[in-house]
Amino acid sequence: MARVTLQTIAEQVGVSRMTVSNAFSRPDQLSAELRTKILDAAEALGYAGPDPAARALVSGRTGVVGMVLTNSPRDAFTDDVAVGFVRAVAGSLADAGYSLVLLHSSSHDGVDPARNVAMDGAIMYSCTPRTQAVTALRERRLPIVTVEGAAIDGAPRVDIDNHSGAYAAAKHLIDLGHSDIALIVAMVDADDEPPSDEALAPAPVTTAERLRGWMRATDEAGIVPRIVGTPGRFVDDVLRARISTMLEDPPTAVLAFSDLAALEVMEQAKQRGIDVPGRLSIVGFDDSPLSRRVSPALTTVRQDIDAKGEAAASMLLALLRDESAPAMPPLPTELVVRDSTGPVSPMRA
Amino acid sequence: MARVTLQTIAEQVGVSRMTVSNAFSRPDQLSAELRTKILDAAEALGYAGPDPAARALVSGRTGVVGMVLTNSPRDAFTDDVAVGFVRAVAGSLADAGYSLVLLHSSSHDGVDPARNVAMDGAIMYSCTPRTQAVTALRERRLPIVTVEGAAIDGAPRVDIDNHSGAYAAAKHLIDLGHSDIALIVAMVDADDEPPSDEALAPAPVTTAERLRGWMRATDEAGIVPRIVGTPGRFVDDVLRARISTMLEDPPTAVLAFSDLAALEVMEQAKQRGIDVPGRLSIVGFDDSPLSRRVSPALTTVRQDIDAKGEAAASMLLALLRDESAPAMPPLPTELVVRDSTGPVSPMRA
DNA sequence: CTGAAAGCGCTTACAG
DNA sequence: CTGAAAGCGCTTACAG
Repeated sequence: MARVTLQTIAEQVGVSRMTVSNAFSRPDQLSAELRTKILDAAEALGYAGPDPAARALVSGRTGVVGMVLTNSPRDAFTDDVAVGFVRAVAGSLADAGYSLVLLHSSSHDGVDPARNVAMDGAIMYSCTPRTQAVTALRERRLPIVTVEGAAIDGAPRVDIDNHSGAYAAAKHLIDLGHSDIALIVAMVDADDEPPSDEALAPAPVTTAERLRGWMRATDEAGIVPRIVGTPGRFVDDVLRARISTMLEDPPTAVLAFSDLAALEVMEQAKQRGIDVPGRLSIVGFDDSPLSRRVSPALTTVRQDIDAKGEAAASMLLALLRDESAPAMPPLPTELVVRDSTGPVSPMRA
Repeated sequence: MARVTLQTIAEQVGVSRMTVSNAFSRPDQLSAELRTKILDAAEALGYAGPDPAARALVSGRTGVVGMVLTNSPRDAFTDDVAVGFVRAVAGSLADAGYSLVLLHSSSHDGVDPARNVAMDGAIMYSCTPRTQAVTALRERRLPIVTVEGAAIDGAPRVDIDNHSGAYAAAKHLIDLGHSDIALIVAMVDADDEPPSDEALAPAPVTTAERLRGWMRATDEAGIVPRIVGTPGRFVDDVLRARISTMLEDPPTAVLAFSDLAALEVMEQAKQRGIDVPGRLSIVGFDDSPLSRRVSPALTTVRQDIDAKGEAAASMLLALLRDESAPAMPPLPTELVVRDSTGPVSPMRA
């Protein structure tokens, strides 16, 4: 049986292919009864509606928006914050009739999704600007929105106020009397040496800004913090090992670049019998769902992930409507004090 | 400036459009030097490669696979297990050069992604068969794979052995001496009355199978469990309220349909000062990442979510290669005993 | 309200 | 190794 197309139906009903097309795509262009007749014939023939690929070719619109995640979706989906972001974006896009396609940036057998997948625009989440995916998207001249990555020229950005949040977190510890503070950082291969601004430059904005925020507070207080870092983006074996080393002679407080990193410190501390917050205070970042559930509940810096996702989606949607996306100030962050921080213990003070 | 197409480059280089197409899509069809020359010209003209939509129309392949999630992606992404599944699927597909597009099943303004998005096949996760999305996909005659939903005829399925896992969990409690056991269920609007098999029929396989597994064990032991249910799919206000009512006269043990539901019971028990596991034993389902982190660590039934995702992806990939997908036995589940279960307290025994 | 014309940008056979 | 022919299935103007 040959494939059923608009033409098949047109012949069946005795109208032109155009009219059948209108029946599906522009209902106001024909009488209700003719439309019903056409739709009935289509259903009888097992026609599922206009072919999306053909429609995309001629209309130039696919109804699909891409999302490039840092590394692969596989990595990103181990991170609560990234998941929450994808969730908010997918939800907002769905409300506007768009679907979200997850793009991995590493090419397999020369298959680069950012180059080969049909889409109307894309959101870059925490990407470095020299990614293959970014290059492809730009060459295709697709509208893009950057979130928490380095700036891509011409592309509007959504960002959160990492600096202020980090500053508030560090200030909180300093106000509690802490002066022996370790900073747990990612994407910086440092073990106990504060990275130079130069060393920080290639690190994605998020990491660098959090570190700078912490250090503004410690600088102001005349404190030189310890640095415990990993070149990776997440909690990895390098970081685990360095945290372990750090805990052999523990500081009185720790500021971590994410809640997951903070929880790693908390777990290792537990194993060593180091009381939190009695002997060690810990502050995370992100206010991920986990942070509330662990005990002691984690002091952290909240960001509104839903708002971030909605902002990114609505910016891209504006671009897709050929409007210019409004510039946006960084979304606010807020210190949430829970039970993992306390005054420095008298013994150590 | 007119859009750059294969034709533009062909004229520039002085070859036919076909040869330019081959340079991009079939490198073995022309000499290396000619190919380089063509690619260089393309780059100079700012050509980003063959248009995906046009390519999809003529080749009949898009490189995109759809995923229909129960409700919207928004709902699904609040669930650790669903997220893990999406992660594994996206990863496996990426390895094969495919990208994953998230499809919401509710149509907005008549925009139904399952009908309008160009794709090569789809995975249905925990869907009821009468979903609009399923209908659309079937009418389009796209290859589909069903995961943990009701069977869709002709579509291969991936499933886990919910029944055995649930049975083992219930048996574990019974062996500990429990006889006053509450079953926390979703998609069943029951408050203390065991649902009939008939009432269970429309519930997705997962829920029904877990309930049946538990009840096989309680039946064998001659125990009539309490039923605490919600018509919803997740932990919702109805369920929270019914759990609260249940805890006014608590059973000695609880079996929950998911870890999230188990944690809800645990939290409410904490608030009421009911000791876990001293006074109340709790078993979850799924072995989500959370279950290990809470305290007391949750006894639960483990399923291998990565394996489930990989199985679904490789089945669909086989279908896309026009191979028939091999039938698969349900993936095994395994009881993981941690700290939230213990012997029934003597007071109550 | 309906239709004839033109074409979206590409690839699949096939012939040379 | 290269190219002329045919066409994928649809929609966008436009004319009636």
